[in-house]
Amino acid sequence: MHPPDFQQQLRDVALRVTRPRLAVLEAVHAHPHADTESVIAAARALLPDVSHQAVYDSLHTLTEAGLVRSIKPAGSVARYETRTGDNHHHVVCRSCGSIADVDCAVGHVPCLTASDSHGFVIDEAEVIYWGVCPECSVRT
Amino acid sequence: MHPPDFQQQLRDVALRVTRPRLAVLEAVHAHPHADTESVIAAARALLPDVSHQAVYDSLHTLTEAGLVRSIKPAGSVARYETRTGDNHHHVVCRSCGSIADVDCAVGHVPCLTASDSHGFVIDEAEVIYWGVCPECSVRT
DNA sequence: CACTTTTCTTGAATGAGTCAAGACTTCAGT
DNA sequence: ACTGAAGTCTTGACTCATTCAAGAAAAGTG
Repeated sequence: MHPPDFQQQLRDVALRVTRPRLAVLEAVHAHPHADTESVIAAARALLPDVSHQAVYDSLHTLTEAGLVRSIKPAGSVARYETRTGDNHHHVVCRSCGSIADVDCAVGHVPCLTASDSHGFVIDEAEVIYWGVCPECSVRT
Repeated sequence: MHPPDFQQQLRDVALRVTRPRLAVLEAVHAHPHADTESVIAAARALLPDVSHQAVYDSLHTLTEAGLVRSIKPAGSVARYETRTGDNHHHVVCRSCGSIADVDCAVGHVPCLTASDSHGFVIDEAEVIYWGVCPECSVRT
């Protein structure tokens, strides 16, 4: 039983509703910041025989459609989340790689207006904060 | 003939001065935002027989020492630059992948103070602007 | 219900980056 | 300068996330 939301989300962006896509959407929604392997595992919990290829494909399609967002901090594999379009950013732990969401300090869209954009037409600013998470800093 | 600066830079951070490291430093300095393959090629122009392994190793060491900085935009391989410590950011073209430097719009350190850092001790904010470069937007 | 298009499965390939062991430099101290 | 210990480099093999390709299956349309 999939909450109908996901089906609707797919239809809203003119994508076909397929079981792999529903499984991937639900998996990503349930495990924010999960890497691809975890998404595959979570998707298989809902739909045991999905191929990893279908998951990769779904993730790409959903990312293009804007239903999921992928982040790829240096030194980490790709990670996905369903929180999109609200201009939030991420803190990444240098030690264990864990990720947490962060709303921007500045109330409005941060740094979206680069001083000199060299003629680039900018449509998105991606911010990654690097640091050490509470758990890792304890056992220093 | 290497400008002595690079040797001094290495000594300043207590690293041994080796020919591969000098070649890599100079290569990165001469080709900002170059990917690893280009760095290897440029380093070999100065020191024909460096192994790719030595380049990778030097890049890691130099990165840790803070002499070079690596950036890894999603969908791209690792890239390196020697401009460090001045808190500048990057614009990446979604179409051709080219990269340009951008000083932050806000005069001071941007967004370094996340609103709620979840207990993370943050030491760096990395900003990537996504957009389309002038050349790519011309031929739309 | 049959058709067309898009998506999924299977299986193999790609390639940036890593690992390991031995040979070789670098550099502090004699 | 020379020597030795510590740190680096070379060589070559290997990992594993991600991609490619071709046929089979399913989704949506009239």
